[in-house]
Amino acid sequence: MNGSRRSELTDLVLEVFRLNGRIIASGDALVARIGLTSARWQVLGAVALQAGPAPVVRIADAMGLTRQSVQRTVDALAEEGLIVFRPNPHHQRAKLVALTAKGNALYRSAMRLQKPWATRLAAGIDTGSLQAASNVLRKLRARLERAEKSGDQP
Amino acid sequence: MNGSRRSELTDLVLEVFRLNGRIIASGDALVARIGLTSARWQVLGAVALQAGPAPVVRIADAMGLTRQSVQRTVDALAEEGLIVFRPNPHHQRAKLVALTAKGNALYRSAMRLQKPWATRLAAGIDTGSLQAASNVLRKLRARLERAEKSGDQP
DNA sequence: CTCATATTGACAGCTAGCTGTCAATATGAC
DNA sequence: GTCATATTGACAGCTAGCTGTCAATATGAG
Repeated sequence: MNGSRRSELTDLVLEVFRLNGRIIASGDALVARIGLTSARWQVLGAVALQAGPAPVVRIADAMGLTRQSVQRTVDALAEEGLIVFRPNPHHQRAKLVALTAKGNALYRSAMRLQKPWATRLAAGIDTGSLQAASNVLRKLRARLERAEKSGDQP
Repeated sequence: MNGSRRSELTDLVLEVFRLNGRIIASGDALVARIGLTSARWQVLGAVALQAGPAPVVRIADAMGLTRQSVQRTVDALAEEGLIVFRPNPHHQRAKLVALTAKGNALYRSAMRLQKPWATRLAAGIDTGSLQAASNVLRKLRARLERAEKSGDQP
């Protein structure tokens, strides 16, 4: 029946909300000692994983956030000397964002903290289950994004 | 190997962040026409699903949020006449929160909107996959909550 | 009964999402 | 080359999480 699938989806949605909150709280606690927050850590990571220096819009797209919210975080990171704006040969206003040595070092520190955290968290859960869960979430997200672009309604 | 499980977990975590954002955006769009937001809808739902009138702390626990953030939403809902505070026979300050007729009607409207949304979103995804995904997320959340209570580190 | 402790709500203030509007710059059609 | 359109950043302001502190009330040990 269809109602059962619907209620399973509702369960999943509520679980996504709760886990999202717990991960952010746990991440904040994990990197607080090195002066980071989950949000800044994520942006630092998104910058680090770009092929090269990238404009804010590209980083926001990679993270699935709006350019304005990423811009705010990026500005804060720049004030702390973790990233720098470099001139963009193709666009005068859209400066490129790159990690400083300090930013890169801090990001690597965060990764070192994350390693045992992730290992313990995933302990005993088989890779296939993790992958399968990711795939379900990705599929749902793709549908929501597709719906968003057209006339809403997934 | 262990690094593979760790990277699967990282994928899953990033997917949780992205999907969480998409669901909230989609939910906001869905219930905007009846004057609700995702957050208020959720609180309304949590109140509706309690066995009877409940204090704010109980609702917050059910949602996995802090009492203060739920309190703020509850106060806003009370101002709009969607919920009322009733005296608590066991506690003078901790008033009980209950839906008004208007609040109940609005919640039922939201559920009617959600039904086709959920059906379309879950279409073609088998119940087992949804359930399995929920179980993985629940397990991860339980570990994080357990870690939070003791000396951190999941 | 009394007093230390826990629970709860009120209030203030922070972070990090979001939207909307405007100006500057690129881009593409012609 | 010019001009309409799209992209980008800046700025302002909103929502909804969070923490911290204080006062009021319950609760339990003695």
